[in-house]
Amino acid sequence: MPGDTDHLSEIHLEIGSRLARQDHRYTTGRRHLVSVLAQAGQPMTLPDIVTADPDLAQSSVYRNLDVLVRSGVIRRISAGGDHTHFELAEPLLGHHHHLICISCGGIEDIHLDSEVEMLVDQSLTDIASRSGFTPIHHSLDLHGHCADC
Amino acid sequence: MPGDTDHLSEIHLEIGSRLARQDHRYTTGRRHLVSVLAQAGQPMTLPDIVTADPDLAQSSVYRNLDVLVRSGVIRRISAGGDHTHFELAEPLLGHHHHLICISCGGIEDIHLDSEVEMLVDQSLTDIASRSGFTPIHHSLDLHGHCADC
DNA sequence: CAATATTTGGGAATGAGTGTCATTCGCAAG
DNA sequence: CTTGCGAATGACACTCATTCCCAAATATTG
Repeated sequence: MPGDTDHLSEIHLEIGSRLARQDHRYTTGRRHLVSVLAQAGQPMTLPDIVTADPDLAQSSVYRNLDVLVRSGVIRRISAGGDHTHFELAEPLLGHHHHLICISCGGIEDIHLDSEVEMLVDQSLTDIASRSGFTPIHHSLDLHGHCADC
Repeated sequence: MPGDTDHLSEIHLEIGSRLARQDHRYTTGRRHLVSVLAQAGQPMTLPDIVTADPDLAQSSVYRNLDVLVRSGVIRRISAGGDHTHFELAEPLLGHHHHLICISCGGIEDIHLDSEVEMLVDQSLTDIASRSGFTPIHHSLDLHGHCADC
């Protein structure tokens, strides 16, 4: 797959500058964590992550996930299973939604027609303003059974 | 508010028959649990529930929430805060979505235009069938800050 | 290189949620 | 209305995902 390496280094550059802006260091461990998430291409749990790169220490991964979530670089997904899922944030991955399997807990990314997307966003914005609610982002998940379950 | 008592007893009747169909009993404790959720009119956490009715025992509430979720009477909502939220399931409450406050963890119910709702549902169904995914229900949440935060 | 601040990682601590089990309850048959 | 029995209860022990702690290691600044 040509271009992949470039894409990954773009991501690293972008994340590095975001972290620098907030006085955080983009260390080797954080870089590896981001690489694992970027290469997986789908949301991962903590066990997924340390399995993919066993050099990563559990406590550091949890701590770094937290730092990166706070920095807007990683997104936390609570799907109801035992473990929380994490993926690169939307500025890096583009806006999308999820298919969540209620049997195996797996999560897959999906994309909606931009037409439908805009309608939804508009509706939600209207509703929010009526309640004095300040929207930050929305999530739309389809729960069911994946092809393997 | 005229009609409320009737609405509550309708709910109890409906739940009673659903439980009976699955060889479960609609005991006093379960009835109280359902009453608390019905009267709150918004998703509640376990502490919310036992605070609202201190006669309810924590372990029994957890166990009964599980039974009622399995019976399709209560819906479990994982919003990312410390505690899971619960509310009456959609057959009883009607289809709706949520405003989730990322400061205080509070959740409020909202309703989308049925037009938008159908479009979303159609899109999701299409996407799901393309992946061999069997849809059960979707969730659409708007995350942000509520009026009080 | 020295001084300073951030990060690391192993293990202990926390706490939401689940399991256990003796007691109690609810229902149905007599 | 009693009795019998499987389901439900509740106090408490336990599990395990996640967070906390802190001494050692590493990065940045002067």
